Amino acid sequence: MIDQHLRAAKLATVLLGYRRDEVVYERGAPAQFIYAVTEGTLCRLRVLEDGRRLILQFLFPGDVFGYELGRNHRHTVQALTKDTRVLSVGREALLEASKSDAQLSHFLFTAAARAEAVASEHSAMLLGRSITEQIALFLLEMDARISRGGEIALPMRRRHIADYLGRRLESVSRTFTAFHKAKVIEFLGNPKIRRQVVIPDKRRLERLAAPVVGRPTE
Amino acid sequence: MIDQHLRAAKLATVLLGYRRDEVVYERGAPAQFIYAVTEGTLCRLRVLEDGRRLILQFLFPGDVFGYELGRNHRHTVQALTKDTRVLSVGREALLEASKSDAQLSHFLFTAAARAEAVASEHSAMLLGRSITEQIALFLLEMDARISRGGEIALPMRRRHIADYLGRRLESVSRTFTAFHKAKVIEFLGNPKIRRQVVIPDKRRLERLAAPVVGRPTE
DNA sequence: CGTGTAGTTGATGCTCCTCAATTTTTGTGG
DNA sequence: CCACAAAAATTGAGGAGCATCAACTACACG
Repeated sequence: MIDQHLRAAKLATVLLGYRRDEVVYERGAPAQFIYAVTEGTLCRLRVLEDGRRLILQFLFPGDVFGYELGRNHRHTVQALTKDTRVLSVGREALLEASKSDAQLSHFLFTAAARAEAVASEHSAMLLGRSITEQIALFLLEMDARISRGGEIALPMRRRHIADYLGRRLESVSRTFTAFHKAKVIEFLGNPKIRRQVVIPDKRRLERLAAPVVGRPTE
Repeated sequence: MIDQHLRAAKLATVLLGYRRDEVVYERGAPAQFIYAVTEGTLCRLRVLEDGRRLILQFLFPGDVFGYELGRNHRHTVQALTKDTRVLSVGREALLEASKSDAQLSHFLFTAAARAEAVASEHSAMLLGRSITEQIALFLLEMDARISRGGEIALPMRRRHIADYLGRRLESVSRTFTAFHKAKVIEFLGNPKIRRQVVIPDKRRLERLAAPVVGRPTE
Protein backbone atom coordinates (compact mmCIF):
# COMPACT_ATOMS: atom_id res chain seq x y z
CA MET A 1 0.00 0.00 0.00
CA ILE A 2 2.26 2.75 1.26
CA ASP A 3 5.41 1.26 -0.26
CA GLN A 4 3.93 1.61 -3.74
CA HIS A 5 3.50 5.32 -3.17
CA LEU A 6 6.99 5.63 -1.78
CA ARG A 7 8.57 3.75 -4.63
CA ALA A 8 6.63 5.80 -7.14
CA ALA A 9 8.03 8.92 -5.50
CA LYS A 10 11.53 7.40 -5.54
CA LEU A 11 11.91 7.71 -1.79
CA ALA A 12 14.36 5.56 0.11
CA THR A 13 12.84 3.31 2.78
CA VAL A 14 14.33 1.31 5.61
CA LEU A 15 12.74 -1.75 7.18
CA LEU A 16 13.17 -1.80 10.94
CA GLY A 17 12.62 -4.59 13.47
CA TYR A 18 11.65 -4.30 17.12
CA ARG A 19 11.38 -6.65 20.07
CA ARG A 20 8.70 -6.64 22.74
CA ASP A 21 8.47 -3.32 24.61
CA GLU A 22 11.17 -1.74 22.48
CA VAL A 23 10.66 1.95 21.75
CA VAL A 24 10.53 3.28 18.19
CA TYR A 25 10.70 6.88 19.33
CA GLU A 26 10.04 8.90 22.47
CA ARG A 27 7.75 11.85 22.92
CA GLY A 28 9.75 15.02 22.29
CA ALA A 29 12.26 13.42 19.94
CA PRO A 30 12.77 15.19 16.61
CA ALA A 31 10.36 13.82 14.01
CA GLN A 32 12.75 12.52 11.40
CA PHE A 33 10.84 9.60 9.94
CA ILE A 34 7.35 8.52 9.06
CA TYR A 35 6.52 4.87 9.59
CA ALA A 36 4.13 2.18 8.41
CA VAL A 37 3.56 -1.08 10.29
CA THR A 38 4.19 -4.17 8.22
CA GLU A 39 4.10 -6.83 10.92
CA GLY A 40 3.21 -7.06 14.61
CA THR A 41 1.54 -4.59 16.93
CA LEU A 42 2.65 -1.33 18.52
CA CYS A 43 1.03 1.38 20.59
CA ARG A 44 1.16 5.14 20.66
CA LEU A 45 1.28 6.41 24.24
CA ARG A 46 2.00 9.23 26.62
CA VAL A 47 3.44 8.95 30.11
CA LEU A 48 2.31 11.46 32.72
CA GLU A 49 4.54 12.94 35.39
CA ASP A 50 3.01 10.72 38.05
CA GLY A 51 3.69 7.55 36.10
CA ARG A 52 0.27 6.96 34.59
CA ARG A 53 0.37 5.73 31.02
CA LEU A 54 -2.20 6.75 28.45
CA ILE A 55 -2.41 4.56 25.36
CA LEU A 56 -3.88 6.57 22.51
CA GLN A 57 -3.84 3.98 19.78
CA PHE A 58 -2.91 0.43 18.95
CA LEU A 59 -1.06 0.17 15.65
CA PHE A 60 -1.58 -2.82 13.38
CA PRO A 61 -0.17 -3.71 9.95
CA GLY A 62 -1.13 -1.02 7.44
CA ASP A 63 -1.30 1.78 9.99
CA VAL A 64 0.84 4.85 9.39
CA PHE A 65 2.35 6.82 12.23
CA GLY A 66 4.96 9.43 13.00
CA TYR A 67 3.88 12.35 10.81
CA GLU A 68 3.68 15.47 12.92
CA LEU A 69 2.77 19.06 12.26
CA GLY A 70 5.53 20.34 14.49
CA ARG A 71 9.19 19.49 14.69
CA ASN A 72 8.90 16.84 17.39
CA HIS A 73 6.98 13.68 18.10
CA ARG A 74 3.99 14.22 20.37
CA HIS A 75 3.83 10.63 21.61
CA THR A 76 6.01 7.67 22.34
CA VAL A 77 5.62 4.59 20.15
CA GLN A 78 6.47 1.17 21.49
CA ALA A 79 6.29 -2.38 20.13
CA LEU A 80 3.98 -4.83 21.89
CA THR A 81 5.00 -7.98 20.08
CA LYS A 82 8.28 -9.83 19.70
CA ASP A 83 8.70 -9.61 15.94
CA THR A 84 7.45 -6.19 15.00
CA ARG A 85 8.41 -4.79 11.62
CA VAL A 86 8.08 -1.23 10.51
CA LEU A 87 8.84 0.57 7.26
CA SER A 88 10.38 4.01 7.65
CA VAL A 89 10.94 6.90 5.29
CA GLY A 90 12.54 10.30 5.83
CA ARG A 91 9.90 12.78 6.94
CA GLU A 92 11.37 15.90 5.31
CA ALA A 93 11.85 14.12 2.00
CA LEU A 94 8.34 12.70 2.12
CA LEU A 95 6.64 15.97 2.96
CA GLU A 96 8.76 17.78 0.36
CA ALA A 97 7.89 15.23 -2.30
CA SER A 98 4.23 15.46 -1.37
CA LYS A 99 4.19 19.18 -2.10
CA SER A 100 4.62 18.49 -5.80
CA ASP A 101 3.17 14.99 -5.95
CA ALA A 102 -0.62 15.17 -5.59
CA GLN A 103 -0.99 11.38 -5.54
CA LEU A 104 1.35 11.06 -2.61
CA SER A 105 -0.17 14.05 -0.89
CA HIS A 106 -3.61 12.58 -1.30
CA PHE A 107 -2.41 9.34 0.22
CA LEU A 108 -1.08 11.26 3.20
CA PHE A 109 -4.40 13.05 3.56
CA THR A 110 -6.19 9.71 3.55
CA ALA A 111 -3.86 8.31 6.20
CA ALA A 112 -4.34 11.35 8.43
CA ALA A 113 -8.11 11.35 7.93
CA ARG A 114 -8.20 7.68 8.88
CA ALA A 115 -6.10 8.40 11.97
CA GLU A 116 -8.59 11.11 12.91
CA ALA A 117 -11.48 8.67 12.53
CA VAL A 118 -9.69 6.11 14.68
CA ALA A 119 -9.02 8.71 17.37
CA SER A 120 -12.66 9.83 17.32
CA GLU A 121 -13.79 6.22 17.77
CA HIS A 122 -11.45 5.99 20.72
CA SER A 123 -13.00 9.08 22.31
CA ALA A 124 -16.44 7.60 21.69
CA MET A 125 -15.50 4.49 23.67
CA LEU A 126 -14.25 6.62 26.55
CA LEU A 127 -16.99 9.24 26.87
CA GLY A 128 -19.31 8.37 29.72
CA ARG A 129 -18.91 4.61 29.32
CA SER A 130 -19.10 2.02 32.04
CA ILE A 131 -16.27 -0.48 32.05
CA THR A 132 -18.64 -3.15 30.77
CA GLU A 133 -19.43 -1.05 27.71
CA GLN A 134 -15.78 -0.21 27.23
CA ILE A 135 -14.57 -3.80 27.25
CA ALA A 136 -17.42 -4.82 24.95
CA LEU A 137 -16.50 -2.03 22.51
CA PHE A 138 -12.84 -2.92 22.81
CA LEU A 139 -13.49 -6.57 21.96
CA LEU A 140 -15.65 -5.58 19.00
CA GLU A 141 -12.90 -3.29 17.76
CA MET A 142 -10.29 -6.03 18.06
CA ASP A 143 -12.67 -8.45 16.37
CA ALA A 144 -13.03 -6.06 13.44
CA ARG A 145 -9.32 -5.37 13.19
CA ILE A 146 -7.39 -8.53 13.99
CA SER A 147 -9.69 -11.55 14.22
CA ARG A 148 -8.95 -14.56 12.02
CA GLY A 149 -11.58 -17.19 11.56
CA GLY A 150 -13.54 -15.86 14.51
CA GLU A 151 -10.53 -16.03 16.85
CA ILE A 152 -8.94 -12.95 18.38
CA ALA A 153 -5.33 -13.34 19.47
CA LEU A 154 -4.91 -10.30 21.67
CA PRO A 155 -1.36 -8.99 21.28
CA MET A 156 -1.63 -6.72 24.32
CA ARG A 157 -1.67 -7.41 28.02
CA ARG A 158 -4.36 -6.45 30.51
CA ARG A 159 -2.20 -3.54 31.49
CA HIS A 160 -2.31 -2.10 27.98
CA ILE A 161 -6.06 -2.53 27.74
CA ALA A 162 -6.41 -0.69 31.04
CA ASP A 163 -4.19 2.17 29.83
CA TYR A 164 -6.20 2.32 26.59
CA LEU A 165 -9.53 2.57 28.40
CA GLY A 166 -8.44 4.71 31.32
CA ARG A 167 -9.15 1.96 33.86
CA ARG A 168 -7.19 -0.04 36.39
CA LEU A 169 -6.00 -3.42 35.25
CA GLU A 170 -7.83 -5.15 38.10
CA SER A 171 -11.09 -3.77 36.77
CA VAL A 172 -10.27 -4.97 33.27
CA SER A 173 -9.46 -8.41 34.62
CA ARG A 174 -12.73 -8.56 36.56
CA THR A 175 -14.73 -7.60 33.49
CA PHE A 176 -13.05 -10.28 31.38
CA THR A 177 -13.88 -12.81 34.09
CA ALA A 178 -17.49 -11.60 34.25
CA PHE A 179 -17.82 -11.86 30.45
CA HIS A 180 -16.37 -15.35 30.55
CA LYS A 181 -18.71 -16.49 33.33
CA ALA A 182 -21.67 -15.04 31.43
CA LYS A 183 -20.41 -16.90 28.32
CA VAL A 184 -20.16 -13.65 26.37
CA ILE A 185 -16.61 -14.67 25.47
CA GLU A 186 -14.67 -17.93 25.49
CA PHE A 187 -10.97 -18.60 25.89
CA LEU A 188 -9.21 -20.89 23.44
CA GLY A 189 -6.78 -23.69 24.27
CA ASN A 190 -5.61 -23.84 27.86
CA PRO A 191 -8.47 -22.08 29.66
CA LYS A 192 -5.95 -20.35 31.88
CA ILE A 193 -4.33 -18.59 28.94
CA ARG A 194 -6.74 -15.78 28.39
CA ARG A 195 -5.25 -14.00 25.40
CA GLN A 196 -7.05 -16.05 22.74
CA VAL A 197 -10.65 -14.92 22.66
CA VAL A 198 -13.70 -16.14 20.78
CA ILE A 199 -17.02 -14.32 20.62
CA PRO A 200 -19.79 -16.91 20.32
CA ASP A 201 -22.63 -14.40 19.98
CA LYS A 202 -21.66 -11.02 18.63
CA ARG A 203 -25.17 -9.61 19.00
CA ARG A 204 -24.95 -10.07 22.72
CA LEU A 205 -21.66 -8.24 22.89
CA GLU A 206 -23.12 -5.43 20.81
CA ARG A 207 -25.97 -5.09 23.24
CA LEU A 208 -23.49 -4.83 26.11
CA ALA A 209 -21.63 -2.17 24.14
CA ALA A 210 -24.60 0.12 23.59
CA PRO A 211 -27.24 -0.73 26.15
CA VAL A 212 -30.70 0.48 25.30
CA VAL A 213 -31.69 1.12 28.88
CA GLY A 214 -35.32 0.07 28.67
CA ARG A 215 -37.40 2.97 27.43
CA PRO A 216 -40.76 1.21 27.13
CA THR A 217 -42.54 4.04 28.92
CA GLU A 218 -40.95 6.93 27.12
CA MET B 1 -6.67 30.60 5.10
CA ILE B 2 -8.80 27.96 3.48
CA ASP B 3 -10.57 30.38 1.14
CA GLN B 4 -7.26 31.28 -0.47
CA HIS B 5 -6.71 27.66 -1.37
CA LEU B 6 -10.24 27.32 -2.64
CA ARG B 7 -10.06 30.43 -4.78
CA ALA B 8 -6.70 29.33 -6.16
CA ALA B 9 -8.32 26.06 -7.17
CA LYS B 10 -11.28 27.94 -8.68
CA LEU B 11 -13.78 26.17 -6.49
CA ALA B 12 -17.17 27.65 -5.77
CA THR B 13 -17.92 28.36 -2.12
CA VAL B 14 -21.09 29.21 -0.25
CA LEU B 15 -21.23 31.06 3.05
CA LEU B 16 -23.84 29.63 5.39
CA GLY B 17 -25.34 31.03 8.60
CA TYR B 18 -26.73 29.12 11.56
CA ARG B 19 -28.64 29.98 14.69
CA ARG B 20 -28.13 28.48 18.12
CA ASP B 21 -28.59 24.68 18.18
CA GLU B 22 -29.20 24.55 14.44
CA VAL B 23 -27.83 21.44 12.74
CA VAL B 24 -25.38 21.68 9.84
CA TYR B 25 -25.68 17.99 9.02
CA GLU B 26 -26.76 14.80 10.74
CA ARG B 27 -24.78 11.63 11.22
CA GLY B 28 -25.51 9.33 8.29
CA ALA B 29 -26.31 12.10 5.82
CA PRO B 30 -24.44 11.94 2.50
CA ALA B 31 -21.19 13.89 2.75
CA GLN B 32 -21.68 16.49 0.05
CA PHE B 33 -19.74 19.44 1.42
CA ILE B 34 -16.63 20.25 3.34
CA TYR B 35 -16.82 23.20 5.72
CA ALA B 36 -14.63 25.75 7.44
CA VAL B 37 -15.78 27.82 10.42
CA THR B 38 -15.48 31.56 9.88
CA GLU B 39 -17.43 32.81 12.88
CA GLY B 40 -18.97 31.38 16.03
CA THR B 41 -18.70 27.96 17.59
CA LEU B 42 -20.06 24.53 16.68
CA CYS B 43 -19.64 21.01 17.97
CA ARG B 44 -19.24 17.60 16.39
CA LEU B 45 -21.29 15.02 18.25
CA ARG B 46 -22.88 11.60 18.28
CA VAL B 47 -26.15 10.63 19.93
CA LEU B 48 -26.46 7.13 21.37
CA GLU B 49 -29.60 5.02 21.26
CA ASP B 50 -30.32 5.71 24.91
CA GLY B 51 -30.15 9.47 24.47
CA ARG B 52 -26.63 10.11 25.74
CA ARG B 53 -24.77 12.71 23.73
CA LEU B 54 -21.04 12.47 23.09
CA ILE B 55 -19.35 15.67 22.00
CA LEU B 56 -16.18 14.82 20.11
CA GLN B 57 -14.94 18.28 19.27
CA PHE B 58 -15.70 21.95 19.59
CA LEU B 59 -15.19 23.82 16.34
CA PHE B 60 -13.86 27.37 16.31
CA PRO B 61 -13.02 29.78 13.49
CA GLY B 62 -10.36 28.25 11.25
CA ASP B 63 -11.37 24.65 11.95
CA VAL B 64 -12.24 22.47 8.98
CA PHE B 65 -14.85 19.73 9.21
CA GLY B 66 -16.98 17.46 7.10
CA TYR B 67 -14.38 15.57 5.05
CA GLU B 68 -15.07 11.88 5.33
CA LEU B 69 -13.39 8.78 3.97
CA GLY B 70 -16.73 7.10 3.31
CA ARG B 71 -19.84 8.31 1.60
CA ASN B 72 -21.63 9.58 4.71
CA HIS B 73 -21.02 11.85 7.64
CA ARG B 74 -19.96 10.00 10.76
CA HIS B 75 -21.11 12.68 13.19
CA THR B 76 -23.69 15.37 13.60
CA VAL B 77 -22.51 18.97 13.59
CA GLN B 78 -24.49 21.63 15.42
CA ALA B 79 -24.04 25.35 16.05
CA LEU B 80 -23.64 26.51 19.63
CA THR B 81 -23.81 30.24 19.08
CA LYS B 82 -26.43 32.52 17.60
CA ASP B 83 -24.47 33.93 14.70
CA THR B 84 -22.42 31.07 13.38
CA ARG B 85 -20.96 31.35 9.93
CA VAL B 86 -19.49 28.55 7.90
CA LEU B 87 -17.88 28.38 4.48
CA SER B 88 -18.81 25.34 2.41
CA VAL B 89 -17.42 23.80 -0.75
CA GLY B 90 -18.49 20.76 -2.74
CA ARG B 91 -16.71 17.69 -1.40
CA GLU B 92 -16.40 15.79 -4.68
CA ALA B 93 -15.05 18.82 -6.49
CA LEU B 94 -12.58 19.54 -3.71
CA LEU B 95 -11.25 15.99 -3.46
CA GLU B 96 -11.08 15.76 -7.25
CA ALA B 97 -9.18 19.05 -7.50
CA SER B 98 -6.82 17.91 -4.74
CA LYS B 99 -5.78 14.87 -6.76
CA SER B 100 -4.01 17.07 -9.25
CA ASP B 101 -3.30 20.07 -7.02
CA ALA B 102 -0.52 19.22 -4.59
CA GLN B 103 -0.85 22.54 -2.75
CA LEU B 104 -4.48 21.94 -2.04
CA SER B 105 -3.89 18.33 -1.18
CA HIS B 106 -1.17 19.31 1.22
CA PHE B 107 -3.51 21.77 2.85
CA LEU B 108 -6.06 19.00 3.32
CA PHE B 109 -3.41 16.75 4.80
CA THR B 110 -2.49 19.49 7.25
CA ALA B 111 -6.12 19.99 8.24
CA ALA B 112 -6.64 16.28 8.80
CA ALA B 113 -3.38 15.92 10.71
CA ARG B 114 -4.42 18.81 12.95
CA ALA B 115 -7.82 17.20 13.50
CA GLU B 116 -6.05 14.01 14.52
CA ALA B 117 -3.89 15.91 17.00
CA VAL B 118 -6.98 17.59 18.45
CA ALA B 119 -8.74 14.25 18.81
CA SER B 120 -5.69 12.73 20.52
CA GLU B 121 -5.60 15.61 22.97
CA HIS B 122 -9.24 14.96 23.69
CA SER B 123 -8.54 11.30 24.43
CA ALA B 124 -5.69 12.38 26.69
CA MET B 125 -8.05 14.50 28.74
CA LEU B 126 -10.47 11.59 29.11
CA LEU B 127 -8.12 8.71 29.91
CA GLY B 128 -8.15 7.99 33.62
CA ARG B 129 -8.75 11.60 34.64
CA SER B 130 -10.63 12.79 37.67
CA ILE B 131 -13.24 15.45 36.98
CA THR B 132 -10.98 18.03 38.63
CA GLU B 133 -8.21 17.27 36.16
CA GLN B 134 -10.65 17.26 33.27
CA ILE B 135 -12.15 20.65 34.03
CA ALA B 136 -8.67 22.09 34.58
CA LEU B 137 -7.52 20.70 31.22
CA PHE B 138 -10.69 21.93 29.58
CA LEU B 139 -10.20 25.46 30.88
CA LEU B 140 -6.58 25.46 29.74
CA GLU B 141 -7.66 24.30 26.29
CA MET B 142 -10.28 27.04 26.06
CA ASP B 143 -7.74 29.55 27.31
CA ALA B 144 -5.37 28.53 24.55
CA ARG B 145 -8.03 28.56 21.86
CA ILE B 146 -10.47 31.37 22.53
CA SER B 147 -9.23 33.65 25.30
CA ARG B 148 -8.91 37.37 24.57
CA GLY B 149 -6.96 39.53 26.93
CA GLY B 150 -7.01 36.83 29.57
CA GLU B 151 -10.79 36.49 29.44
CA ILE B 152 -12.52 33.35 28.28
CA ALA B 153 -16.08 33.78 27.04
CA LEU B 154 -17.30 30.20 27.05
CA PRO B 155 -19.68 29.71 24.12
CA MET B 156 -20.97 26.39 25.43
CA ARG B 157 -23.29 25.49 28.29
CA ARG B 158 -22.54 23.20 31.20
CA ARG B 159 -24.39 20.50 29.37
CA HIS B 160 -21.97 20.64 26.45
CA ILE B 161 -18.96 20.57 28.72
CA ALA B 162 -20.39 17.51 30.44
CA ASP B 163 -20.98 15.74 27.12
CA TYR B 164 -17.44 16.64 26.04
CA LEU B 165 -15.88 15.19 29.18
CA GLY B 166 -18.18 12.21 29.63
CA ARG B 167 -19.56 13.54 32.92
CA ARG B 168 -22.91 14.61 34.31
CA LEU B 169 -23.64 18.30 34.19
CA GLU B 170 -24.19 18.41 37.94
CA SER B 171 -20.62 17.22 38.43
CA VAL B 172 -19.33 19.88 36.03
CA SER B 173 -21.28 22.54 37.89
CA ARG B 174 -19.91 21.40 41.24
CA THR B 175 -16.34 21.50 39.95
CA PHE B 176 -16.77 25.03 38.58
CA THR B 177 -18.14 26.06 41.97
CA ALA B 178 -15.23 24.41 43.76
CA PHE B 179 -12.70 26.12 41.47
CA HIS B 180 -14.41 29.43 42.10
CA LYS B 181 -14.42 28.99 45.86
CA ALA B 182 -10.75 28.03 45.76
CA LYS B 183 -10.15 31.16 43.63
CA VAL B 184 -8.68 29.07 40.82
CA ILE B 185 -11.05 30.86 38.47
CA GLU B 186 -13.04 34.07 38.64
CA PHE B 187 -16.26 35.09 36.97
CA LEU B 188 -16.40 38.42 35.16
CA GLY B 189 -19.04 41.13 35.41
CA ASN B 190 -22.15 40.08 37.22
CA PRO B 191 -20.69 37.29 39.35
CA LYS B 192 -23.81 35.24 38.72
CA ILE B 193 -23.10 35.03 35.01
CA ARG B 194 -20.66 32.20 34.94
CA ARG B 195 -19.80 31.98 31.29
CA GLN B 196 -17.06 34.64 31.38
CA VAL B 197 -14.05 33.12 33.05
CA VAL B 198 -10.70 34.52 34.11
CA ILE B 199 -7.74 32.45 35.25
CA PRO B 200 -5.78 34.50 37.78
CA ASP B 201 -2.98 31.97 38.21
CA LYS B 202 -2.42 29.63 35.31
CA ARG B 203 0.31 27.70 37.10
CA ARG B 204 -2.17 26.64 39.71
CA LEU B 205 -4.60 25.38 37.11
CA GLU B 206 -1.80 23.48 35.41
CA ARG B 207 -0.98 21.77 38.66
CA LEU B 208 -4.60 20.72 39.02
CA ALA B 209 -4.52 19.42 35.46
CA ALA B 210 -1.51 17.14 35.93
CA PRO B 211 -1.08 16.52 39.60
CA VAL B 212 2.35 15.34 40.59
CA VAL B 213 1.12 13.17 43.39
CA GLY B 214 4.03 13.69 45.76
CA ARG B 215 6.91 11.49 44.77
CA PRO B 216 9.50 12.80 47.22
CA THR B 217 10.15 9.29 48.49
CA GLU B 218 10.28 7.53 45.17
C1' DC C 1 13.48 -25.73 38.58
C1' DG C 2 13.45 -21.30 40.48
C1' DT C 3 12.45 -16.34 39.77
C1' DG C 4 10.07 -12.46 37.83
C1' DT C 5 5.99 -11.09 35.40
C1' DA C 6 1.10 -11.34 34.32
C1' DG C 7 -3.20 -12.12 35.84
C1' DT C 8 -6.91 -13.06 39.25
C1' DT C 9 -9.61 -12.42 43.38
C1' DG C 10 -11.16 -10.18 47.71
C1' DA C 11 -12.28 -6.33 51.09
C1' DT C 12 -12.93 -1.54 51.74
C1' DG C 13 -13.57 3.30 50.71
C1' DC C 14 -13.88 7.30 47.75
C1' DT C 15 -15.52 9.60 43.56
C1' DC C 16 -18.94 10.62 40.97
C1' DC C 17 -23.68 9.36 39.46
C1' DT C 18 -28.59 9.59 40.43
C1' DC C 19 -32.70 11.70 41.81
C1' DA C 20 -34.84 15.71 43.54
C1' DA C 21 -35.59 20.43 44.91
C1' DT C 22 -34.34 25.16 44.42
C1' DT C 23 -32.31 29.27 42.40
C1' DT C 24 -30.85 31.94 38.55
C1' DT C 25 -30.80 33.24 33.83
C1' DT C 26 -32.64 33.64 29.28
C1' DG C 27 -36.15 34.56 26.13
C1' DT C 28 -40.82 36.36 24.90
C1' DG C 29 -44.68 39.43 24.64
C1' DG C 30 -47.06 43.20 26.50
C1' DC D 1 -38.78 48.15 30.72
C1' DC D 2 -41.25 44.76 33.24
C1' DA D 3 -43.70 40.29 33.99
C1' DC D 4 -43.83 35.83 33.08
C1' DA D 5 -42.56 31.12 31.46
C1' DA D 6 -39.05 28.07 30.08
C1' DA D 7 -34.37 26.78 30.18
C1' DA D 8 -30.00 26.54 32.54
C1' DA D 9 -27.43 26.12 36.55
C1' DT D 10 -26.77 25.10 41.32
C1' DT D 11 -27.11 22.51 45.56
C1' DG D 12 -28.12 18.49 48.55
C1' DA D 13 -28.61 13.54 50.11
C1' DG D 14 -27.82 8.89 49.21
C1' DG D 15 -25.94 5.02 46.71
C1' DA D 16 -23.49 2.46 42.81
C1' DG D 17 -19.38 1.66 40.44
C1' DC D 18 -14.88 1.51 40.28
C1' DA D 19 -10.24 2.52 42.45
C1' DT D 20 -7.21 1.09 45.89
C1' DC D 21 -4.51 -1.99 48.59
C1' DA D 22 -3.26 -6.55 49.32
C1' DA D 23 -2.74 -11.47 48.82
C1' DC D 24 -2.46 -15.13 45.93
C1' DT D 25 -2.01 -18.14 41.60
C1' DA D 26 -0.26 -19.32 37.14
C1' DC D 27 2.68 -18.79 33.58
C1' DA D 28 7.17 -17.55 30.91
C1' DC D 29 11.96 -17.75 30.60
C1' DG D 30 16.51 -18.58 31.59
